[in-house]
Amino acid sequence: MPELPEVETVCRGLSPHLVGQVIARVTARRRDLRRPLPRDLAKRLEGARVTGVERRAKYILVRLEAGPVLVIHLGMSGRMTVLARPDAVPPAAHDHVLIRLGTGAEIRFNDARRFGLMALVAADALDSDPLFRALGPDPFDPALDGAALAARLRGKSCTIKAALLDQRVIAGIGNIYASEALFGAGLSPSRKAGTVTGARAEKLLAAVRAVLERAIAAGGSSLRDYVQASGELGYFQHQWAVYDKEGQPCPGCDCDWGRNGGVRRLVQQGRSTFYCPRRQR
DNA sequence: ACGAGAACCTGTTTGC
DNA sequence: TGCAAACAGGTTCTCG
Repeated sequence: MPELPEVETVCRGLSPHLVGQVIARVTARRRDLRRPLPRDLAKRLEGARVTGVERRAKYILVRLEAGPVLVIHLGMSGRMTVLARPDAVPPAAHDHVLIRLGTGAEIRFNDARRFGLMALVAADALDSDPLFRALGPDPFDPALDGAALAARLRGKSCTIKAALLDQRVIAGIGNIYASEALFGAGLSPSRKAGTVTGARAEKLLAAVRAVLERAIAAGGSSLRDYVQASGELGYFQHQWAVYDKEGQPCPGCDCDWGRNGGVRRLVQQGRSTFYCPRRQR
C-alpha cells in the first residue's frame, strides 16, 4: 500500500486529528517491528503537544512542541486508523501501537508484516540520522530538474527501474509508481539508468511527478477527510495504466497480444515490473 | 563501490 | 475441497 502518495494521504488524514492535540497515552502492544520500539516511547510522547505532521520520502514525521520527532514508516502493510470512540472498538489483530489523544480519539498503528517502524529522533538531528542521511531528493523538490536527475543517474549501470526504486537516487517512489512513471515516460524498465539523460530525464521526472500527483489527488478526492468509515487512512481507488495489467491491451497505443505489444510482466530484482514493449524503449 | 539476491514477516491468491 | 507455492505496495544486509 504505502508509496509516497499513500504516505502523503495518511499525513493529510492524520493532521487534522493530531495537530494542536496533546498525546495522552501511548500503549505498545507489540514492540518487535522492523526495529524494536524505543523502550521509552510512551514516556517521551505522553504529555507532548503535536505541532505538525509532515512527510519525508515514505516517512511520516510527527512534530512535537517540545521533545523529539516521532518518525513512522508504514513498511509494506502498515496502516493508520483514527477512532473517535476507541473504547467501543477493541484493538484489531496487528494493532501494535495505540496513541490516545487529549480529545479522547485514538490513532492506531496496524502492521501485519511488521516491516514498519516507529522511532524517536531529535529534531535537530533528523538530517544526520541514519534513516534520512542517504535519502535522495523528494520528487517534488523544486531544486530537482531533469538535469539534476540525470546527474544522479550518471554512470549507473543498473536498470532505470532499479534506480527509481533506489531511495538514495530519488526518495519516495515504490514498485507500483516506478512502473507507472516509466510507462508515462516511454522508457523501457530494462534501460541502463546512465543512459537516461537530457530530454529523456526531463520526461521521466515529469512523468514521475504527474503519476504521483494524480495518485495523491485520487487519495484526497475519494475520501471525506481522508478517513473511511472504519477510520482507516490512505486508501483510494487505483488508476493504474500498466501495474498488475499483464496481458491487457496497452492503454497508450492500444496494442495487444499477438505482435510485440500489450502489457507484459517482467521480474527485476525479484519484483514485478509491468510495461509495454512497443511503447517503452 | 556497485549491483543482484536473500532476508525479514504475515496474509492472500493461485495452481495442482 | 485442500494444501502448497507464489506473491504482495519496503528496506537492509550479505555476497560476488
